[in-house]
Amino acid sequence: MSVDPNNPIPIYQQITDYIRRSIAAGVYRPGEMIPSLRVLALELTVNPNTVQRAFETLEREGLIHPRKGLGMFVTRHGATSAQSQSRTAVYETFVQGIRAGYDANMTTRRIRGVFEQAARDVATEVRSAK
Amino acid sequence: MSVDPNNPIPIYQQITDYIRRSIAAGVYRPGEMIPSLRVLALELTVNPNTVQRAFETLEREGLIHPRKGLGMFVTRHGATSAQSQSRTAVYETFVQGIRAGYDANMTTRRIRGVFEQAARDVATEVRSAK
DNA sequence: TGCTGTGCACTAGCTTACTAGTGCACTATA
DNA sequence: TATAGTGCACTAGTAAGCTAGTGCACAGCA
Repeated sequence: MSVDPNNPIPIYQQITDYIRRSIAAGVYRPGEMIPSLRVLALELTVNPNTVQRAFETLEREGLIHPRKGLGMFVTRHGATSAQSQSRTAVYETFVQGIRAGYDANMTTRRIRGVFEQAARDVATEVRSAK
Repeated sequence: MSVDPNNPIPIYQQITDYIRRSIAAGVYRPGEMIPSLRVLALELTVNPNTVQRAFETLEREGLIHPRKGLGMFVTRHGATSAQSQSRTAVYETFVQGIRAGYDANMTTRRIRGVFEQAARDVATEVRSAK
């Protein structure tokens, strides 16, 4: 993974999203330890505190929990929680897009068409990235 | 219209979006003048400069153009431009959501399902608002 | 020709968010 | 028992973004 300082999305959130996705995708499994503060900070050339902030939100979300002196571990239900959270995030994004469409006086049919095109485009993009 | 100061989206952008949507929806037609800086500022209880900033972006987008001493007028192709811009905005939002889905290891089928549900939810929400 | 309404430019203050620096308490392990 | 690796708490600086204040030049109209 890498972090883009120029991205308007703050670094700590980029890290949060990345770890959450990794847990959802099964890269880090329940009971496993995720990379430590300093390891991540060193790898991303970022202050440990920035990583810490990402950990806080993930802990608040119930995806990871700390074991004193050891590290952060993926929660028992971390994977399923992460998946359902990812799902709601996707859902919210779609709702936002659809609302914007209606606000701009687009028809349901037209909005659907835009989604289909986006789906095709991203699908080919993902396929070619493999 | 009203403006929400607590909304994380900055006020000037809320105003920008509102006017853009209004032009796309045909509330303000090509050749017509849109409400002036001070009128909008007074109505929204906001500093004229904040409205001014909204005007700048709309002018940069080619939706409105100024006539000295008179006001801001909707461009000849303002309506169609606004519509196509709204369309790209919706498209980009969808792309973002779909990408997030793939990143979280969701299948294409599942992503589609989430969209369908969002579409249904927003549709009923819009219908009941009428 | 004065008055009113228009956009525009300049400055300034403020708040908020983000990142960095640093030290401390805890655990496992040799 | 010493050492190295963990998360965590506190402070502080910095940067950027947003909003407000104010005055100026221009156009129409009575």
